[in-house]
Amino acid sequence: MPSCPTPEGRFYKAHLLTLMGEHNQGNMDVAWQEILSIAELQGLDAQNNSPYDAIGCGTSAMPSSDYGSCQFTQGVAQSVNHNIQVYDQIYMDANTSQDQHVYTLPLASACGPTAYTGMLISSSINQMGASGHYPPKNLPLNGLFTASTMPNVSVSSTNSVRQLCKGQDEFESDSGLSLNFSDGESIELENIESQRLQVEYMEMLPALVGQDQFGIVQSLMHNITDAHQYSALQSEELVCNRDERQAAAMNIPFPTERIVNLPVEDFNEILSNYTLTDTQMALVRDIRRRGKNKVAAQNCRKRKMENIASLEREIGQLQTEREGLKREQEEAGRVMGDLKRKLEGLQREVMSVLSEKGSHHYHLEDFMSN
DNA sequence: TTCCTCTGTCATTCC
DNA sequence: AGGGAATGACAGAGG
Repeated sequence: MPSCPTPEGRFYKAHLLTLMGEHNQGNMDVAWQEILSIAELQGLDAQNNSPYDAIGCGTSAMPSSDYGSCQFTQGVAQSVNHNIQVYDQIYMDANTSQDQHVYTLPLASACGPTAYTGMLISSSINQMGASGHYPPKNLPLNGLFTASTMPNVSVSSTNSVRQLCKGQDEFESDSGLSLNFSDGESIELENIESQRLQVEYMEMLPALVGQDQFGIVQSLMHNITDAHQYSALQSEELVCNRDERQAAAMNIPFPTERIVNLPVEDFNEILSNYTLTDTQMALVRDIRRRGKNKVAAQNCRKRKMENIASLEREIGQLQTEREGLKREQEEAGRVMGDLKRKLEGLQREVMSVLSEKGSHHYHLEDFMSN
């Protein structure tokens, strides 16, 4: 029986198994051991110190018998920062790209609803360059993968989004759209495209695994793992939301991020560059409106919370001030009482003196009648 | 199961 | 007039 793999190792395997299908189990184990050895050489083992079971993606495809009763835990917590950095960098890369196409790995369908955005994965691939072959024909045996030797797994933006968005439906909360859009059709398209891309990827992976002397595939899978882990932590911000799915299904030729964030002039300019149907146009405008409103709602709530906090601070200040004024009032009352008592004493003293010097008995009222 | 919180969305108003 | 911001109200998801 093979030794118990590291958590990350299991993760990679789960991904690979999912990608390649269980039919290839035998070959997969060989490839798996190679990847595992690379991971160990590079000291990439994660510590089993987190209870996080991140393998919502792929667990079902992972045979449990291979590794006996190994506890399956993930050292995810400590890699979160790294994950975020990876994501941020890659997301920025993807966003700054002028290319209209989004390059992605067709992984999302295998990874299910929590699979992360094409951007991360795509960037990993994008940086590898493009040869247009699976696997690359001129792959060097002793050299690093270069821009000219790495496989091109690029697909159109529409395909990518469609692929990546598969399986998200059950995670959407939605109260309706002004368009009468049928998700059923898009899901069907997604399934077909998903299967096609998965076949392509299955063809590509064995070659990569077999010649991965420098851990490129492992690194790639690490990024995929990062993406998945990050997505699990970012479930509130699933990039493949309803709008992206619908945009993909309706063949909207630019990303929703642009639809929402571009200034009006640029947005209109982009629209003028494409010939869109009325339905497409309505969807694009809906997406933009919703995107804007979503941000506005977030800002509004933030402001509201800040206002509440500010008012609570003000209440605290006013209560403090009130307490101070109350104390001042009490002190003033005491001073007033003292003065009153002193005055009465003085008055009695004056009356007494006057009475002693004359035969007439003076009373205080005699002097206060006016 | 119920309640609460968070988030996205819609409708509306205002600028 | 059109676009966007602001905000109340509602619904769904999840803890």
